[in-house]
Amino acid sequence: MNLKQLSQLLGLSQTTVSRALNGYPEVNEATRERVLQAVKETGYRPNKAAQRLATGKAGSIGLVMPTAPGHQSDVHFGEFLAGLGEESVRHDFHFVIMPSDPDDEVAALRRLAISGNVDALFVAYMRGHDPRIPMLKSLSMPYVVHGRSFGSEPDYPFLDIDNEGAFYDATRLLLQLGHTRFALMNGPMHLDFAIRRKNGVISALAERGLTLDEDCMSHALMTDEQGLLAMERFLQLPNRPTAILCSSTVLALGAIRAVNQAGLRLGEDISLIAHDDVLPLLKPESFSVPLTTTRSSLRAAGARIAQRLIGTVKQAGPFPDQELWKTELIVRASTGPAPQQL
Amino acid sequence: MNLKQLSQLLGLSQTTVSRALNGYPEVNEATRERVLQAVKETGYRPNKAAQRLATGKAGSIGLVMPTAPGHQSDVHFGEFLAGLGEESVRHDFHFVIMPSDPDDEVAALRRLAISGNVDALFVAYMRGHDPRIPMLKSLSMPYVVHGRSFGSEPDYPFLDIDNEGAFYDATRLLLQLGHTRFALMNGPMHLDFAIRRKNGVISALAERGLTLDEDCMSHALMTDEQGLLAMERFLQLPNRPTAILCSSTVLALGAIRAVNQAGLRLGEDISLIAHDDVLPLLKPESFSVPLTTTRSSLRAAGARIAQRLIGTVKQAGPFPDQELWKTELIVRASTGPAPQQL
DNA sequence: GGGAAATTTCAAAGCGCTTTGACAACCAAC
DNA sequence: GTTGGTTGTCAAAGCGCTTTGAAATTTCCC
Repeated sequence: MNLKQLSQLLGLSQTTVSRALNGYPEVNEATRERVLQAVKETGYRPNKAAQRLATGKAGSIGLVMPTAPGHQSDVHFGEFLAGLGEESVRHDFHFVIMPSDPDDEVAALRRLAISGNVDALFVAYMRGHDPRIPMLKSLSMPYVVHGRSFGSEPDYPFLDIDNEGAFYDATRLLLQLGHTRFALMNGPMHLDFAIRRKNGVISALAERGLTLDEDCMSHALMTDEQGLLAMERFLQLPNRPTAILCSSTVLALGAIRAVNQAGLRLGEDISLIAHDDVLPLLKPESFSVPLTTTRSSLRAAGARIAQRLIGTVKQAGPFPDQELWKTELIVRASTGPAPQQL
Repeated sequence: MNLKQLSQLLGLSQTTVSRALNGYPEVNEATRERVLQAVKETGYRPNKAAQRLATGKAGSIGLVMPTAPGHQSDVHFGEFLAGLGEESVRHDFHFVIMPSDPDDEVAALRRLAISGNVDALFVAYMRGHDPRIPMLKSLSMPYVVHGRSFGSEPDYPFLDIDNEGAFYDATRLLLQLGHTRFALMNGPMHLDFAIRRKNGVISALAERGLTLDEDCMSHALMTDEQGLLAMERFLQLPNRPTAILCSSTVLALGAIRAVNQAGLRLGEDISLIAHDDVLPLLKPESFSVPLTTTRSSLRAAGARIAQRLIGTVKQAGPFPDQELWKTELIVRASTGPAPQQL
């Protein structure tokens, strides 16, 4: 069933039917009723491709999903998607997800943009000096960046959390508890959030004249295995750290396993603060020793970005171009005073 | 840049350029080279919406993502998506994800199908007597069902794991270890896999003249909280079960917390077998007591379904219509002989 | 050199929708 | 009875691509 058939059925022109459906005022209410009734009976749905071709609007948000055979799927991605979905469902928007090798994201994003399949782009997994920024600017399509790109002028629309502030605050807390030997378990070094978190730690330490040893930093994929490995390394250091900052509760999961296996007690021998993206599976309060965390909901960020993107596409009022969300620092049992010097 | 402009630039007709790009034989190799070169220089990409309108092919797979504000996002979904992605990226396919309230999936699926946005559908979260099956049959669009629909004639294309067999085998193992008091921690009762798993347990028990008490069954969302709650209930039963079958490692996570909190030892006081979807975050071997599991990779299933769907759309050879994957039963430390009767 | 066959290119139609600009039809007002 | 303003409807153009059927060009063989 298409417009032509429907309009013939009704003895109306395509124009009138189209207008009736799209809420234009210049159509008789009685006629509109008839049309709506016929739509109900026939189950007619406009062909999206045609609609898109005619209007240029697609009703969809595009994003790139990094994936590759063997590439471990990322829990954070799923959670973020849930946030996008939660908002999109309210506006009858959907997503187009372009899977892409993680090293090919620029090209994938460009393909997606010029495919005409989407009205707006969402971009994540930002890197330092990210090449996608200039690319996006050259496109004339709305986009919102989740995160920022360290080293690029922040003159693009983004939503980020205050990564530096979060880790600065977390470090300060540990300093106040008397810790002096720190380690940072971070995400991959090229990613923006990792850079900023590291800076936060370093600047808090610097205020006390402390530095972060190269040995006491790990940059790795945010999986529990990597957390385990990194912590094992830290624990074998001659003068092992007592305070650990951890970029994700996923890493913390492995890290804590290592702590337990070494026969140490979390919150006593080792204090640990992790960043909590509010993943449904990893509630910090459910850990055997509840985790002190910096918290910011990834899902909420997803929903907000969807809101901004959809709003922009629908031209529903102006949105702030740049948002920086504060994180909460929530103290639980995994942090305690530094153990007495032996 | 569109086809018209490009062809003018080259001094060729749109037809020739289009043919050159789509690999038709009736175009001079030299001409094709020129066209390809120009494409490279101009960065021309065909407008997908137009292509779709003209060909009816979209190069995309559609799926419905259940979501709602407050609806906990499902790790399993993300993992499955990763599998789809892994395969799709190889064929330059992408997905269209339609978020939908979990109670509105039939309608969402129908909208997606007739939107003209997708070539094929993937359908999951199957229920008993699922109304989507007849709907899909009436559509003339390829689809593959992940799972099956208990109560419907299995005459539709699906990929499922042998849920009944898996839980039958797992139950048998526990029976052989001498257990007589069983409990089943299952997913929501209306879902197909939950029905089949329950049947597997019941029929294995029946062979020994045992039954599964209503008290010893829980049907709930597969979250760790629910696992915790269910296990707490089981442990308070007057004659508490010693053998637990668990539909997901996510549930097991909570269940084990409850076991620990009760001061019981997993693998001694309580034996537990969980179904393992091979989620990146929940490796059964990483649990403090490694988990005995029935295993089947969700991601692999996703990849396979993508393969079948894409193959069908591209008409690349026939695929089996129905696949039933066996699960592996992997014995680790969470199962042991039944404790002596007190 | 002429005619048939093969090769290469083209103009135009069509995919299903929206939107522009024009046109009836009706009523009110002068 | 003309003008003027609504109101409701329509035919036709256009979005950017593919594909059909025909035309132009080249190649081949006798």
